[in-house]
Amino acid sequence: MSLPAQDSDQLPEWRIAMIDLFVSGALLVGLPKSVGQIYGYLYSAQDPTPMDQIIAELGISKGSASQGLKFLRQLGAVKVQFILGDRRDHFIAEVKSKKLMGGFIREKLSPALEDGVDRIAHIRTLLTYDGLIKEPRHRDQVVKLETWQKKMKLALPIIQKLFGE
Amino acid sequence: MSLPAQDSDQLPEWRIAMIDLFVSGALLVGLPKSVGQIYGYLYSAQDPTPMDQIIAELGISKGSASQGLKFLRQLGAVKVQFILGDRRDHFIAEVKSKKLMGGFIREKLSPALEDGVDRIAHIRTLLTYDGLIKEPRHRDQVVKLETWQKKMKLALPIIQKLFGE
DNA sequence: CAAAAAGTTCAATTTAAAATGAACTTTTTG
DNA sequence: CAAAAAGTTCATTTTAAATTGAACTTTTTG
Repeated sequence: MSLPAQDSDQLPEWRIAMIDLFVSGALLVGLPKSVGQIYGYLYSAQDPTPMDQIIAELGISKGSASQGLKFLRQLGAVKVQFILGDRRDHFIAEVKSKKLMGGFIREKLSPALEDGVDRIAHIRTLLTYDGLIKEPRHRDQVVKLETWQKKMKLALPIIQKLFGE
Repeated sequence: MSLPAQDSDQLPEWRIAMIDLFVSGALLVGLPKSVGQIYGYLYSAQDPTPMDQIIAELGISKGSASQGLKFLRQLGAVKVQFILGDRRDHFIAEVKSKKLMGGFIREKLSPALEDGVDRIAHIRTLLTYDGLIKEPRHRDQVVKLETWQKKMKLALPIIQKLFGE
């Protein structure tokens, strides 16, 4: 004899479709599937949700859930909501495109660009004698890299703005 | 007794550094390492280069080289140059940022966006009865997805323009 | 303050994607 | 037109990245 099982029905089709959409998006920008699943789950959720429920409904491991939520919090794509009388953290999706894009730029794109700056500087030193690059062809190659970089640096805040409120 | 080996010295350090830079870039945007290597090799090359030389100097397989070059041509990031008296194709890197960004948008981003359009349309049908979504919460969720989509669609040509001549 | 619950970490495993290379097709040329 | 060279394809192997889950730390509460 058992009490009725907690309402852990399957997710409805529309939620599965939404989650799949976010999984595709995550994979497109180089994020793990589990991150897309978790965000999609929370985006489509009615209420703030604790980790154990996310684990149960998505069928992922504790480890993936913990790491995925950690990453999403860093990004600012997920927030913790305090629920009175429950000591578990409850998570909700941040849906403002400004915040999402901002987080992605800050955590992923900007660091990659910075790394690029350093690498190009290093290439420059490898080609430099007496303070300048002698070979015109090499000078052109490096300058073109730097031009790319500048365009990227310029583009980020503009993209940012495009997604602002 | 042997003739002096063809000039297949190691690549100079600066070329290796440039190739590595493009490998990082490729991986960042979800392209295979080999594609970054090939493009970086051609970007840093003095002359149009046939596939067998790329294979020899990068130490990659025929298969990777063939597929990588095919992809880069589709993108418009690599062009074939006819060399008189040599039946092999010779490849050169296209370096105009407009063309590169354009190719990437056309081959990668736009198709992903189109796929997203279809998926959201499908989610809409899943939530629709009598021609409309009854639940306000669901309506909001779908509308927000569509807003994202529109911003993306708007953003692509703007990004494109940022990288134009 | 002991036991349970919540959450994190990380070595080991699994999985998905990329790379390989042998077989194949196409093109060239003597 | 036969043989060689160039290039493609794709089944198998390798590799890198994500996921798992057991052990651990931290927090809560009776």
